[in-house]
Amino acid sequence: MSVARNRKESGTAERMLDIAERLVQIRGFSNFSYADIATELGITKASLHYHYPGKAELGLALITRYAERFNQALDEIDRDLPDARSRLEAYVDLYAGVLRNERMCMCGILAAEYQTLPDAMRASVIRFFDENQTWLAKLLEDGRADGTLNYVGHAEDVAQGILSTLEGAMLVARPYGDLRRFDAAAKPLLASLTA
Amino acid sequence: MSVARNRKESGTAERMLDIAERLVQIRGFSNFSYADIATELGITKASLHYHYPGKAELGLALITRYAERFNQALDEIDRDLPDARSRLEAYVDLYAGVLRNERMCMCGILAAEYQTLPDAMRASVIRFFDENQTWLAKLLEDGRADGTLNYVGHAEDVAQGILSTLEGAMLVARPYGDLRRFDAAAKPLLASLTA
DNA sequence: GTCTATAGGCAGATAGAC
DNA sequence: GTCTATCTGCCTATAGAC
Repeated sequence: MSVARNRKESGTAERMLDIAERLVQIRGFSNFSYADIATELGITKASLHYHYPGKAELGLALITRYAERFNQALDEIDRDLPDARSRLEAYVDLYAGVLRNERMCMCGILAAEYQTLPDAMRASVIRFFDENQTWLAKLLEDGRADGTLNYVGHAEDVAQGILSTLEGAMLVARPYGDLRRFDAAAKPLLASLTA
Repeated sequence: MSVARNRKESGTAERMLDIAERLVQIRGFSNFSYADIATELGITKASLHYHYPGKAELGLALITRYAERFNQALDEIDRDLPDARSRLEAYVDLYAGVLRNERMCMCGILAAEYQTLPDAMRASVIRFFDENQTWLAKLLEDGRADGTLNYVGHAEDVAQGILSTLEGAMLVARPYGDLRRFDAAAKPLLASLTA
């Protein structure tokens, strides 16, 4: 695989990830092929195996990059927004943005095909959810402290609920192609957490 | 296909559906094959095509039967339980029961692979969600009337939110193999709707 | 209704030349 | 890094005998 240059090389490996990422989020991991990527990239299937020897390795790289970027986005939210309530709104909007691109959360769609995933990918899907939940739990505690959020019970439990609700809202909204379906789940969720 | 006898013949066609139903709910529609069914049933792949000529027809029959049974369960809930609040609890428990069998809601998992489904199947997935939502919306209105449920806004919107939340709770809970994850989303949902 | 046999396609993957 | 050529395996599906 090509040497990591300072930033934003757009080599073949990176472009493979871009294409595969979109395909996974739209069709699912088992419903796209090396042939799909090759066609779109304008090179042969065989060449792709030079960059990622097998689909399992490609899949792992896909989740890893996705999770990294997601965590970066969470860091930016923490940096840019002052209170827990507005951070939660930004988090919800992160999900809405995925849906606006007519995609599903990568780890949400991988959760659906979890039983057929390579082991390494399974662990990474779980890790993505765990990281989301940890971030949310901290957010909830901050929200209690700064008075912008309100909830009963343990922050970890509420965080689980938020994650599940947003994943489900994406899952169901996408077949309808209707963003308002996402809002129908997200808005009451936000309302129920508002102090 | 065999003539419809009065009830509960368990012919090959029916047993195909039983096996395929479980496989879909665990692996997804594109991740099981006629070979899987044939092995489990002890007959050859070719024989299966006599009952359902193609996978699209099989898939359609799967959703149709699933939705029928689901609607029957909803009728029973309406018949057996007195107030909206207890009916809603029974509805939530219907979903929990699917998860207890280590399965995902069939239409939830099909929603994840929606973009790769045959047209006829797509329409049936949407219909399943619509029927759920209609039933829930009526339930919510009854709950307002009998004083056992409480919510703001339109019943249809809240119904969308409930459906999304439960589907998401199943989706995320299953990789963990942990029913408590489902509860973490379901309990606050019920709490937020309780008068 | 179920069988054998087979077609035809596409999947992921490898060897070796350039 | 990318190519051609090829392999092996699985998939859905069909023809025709029993």
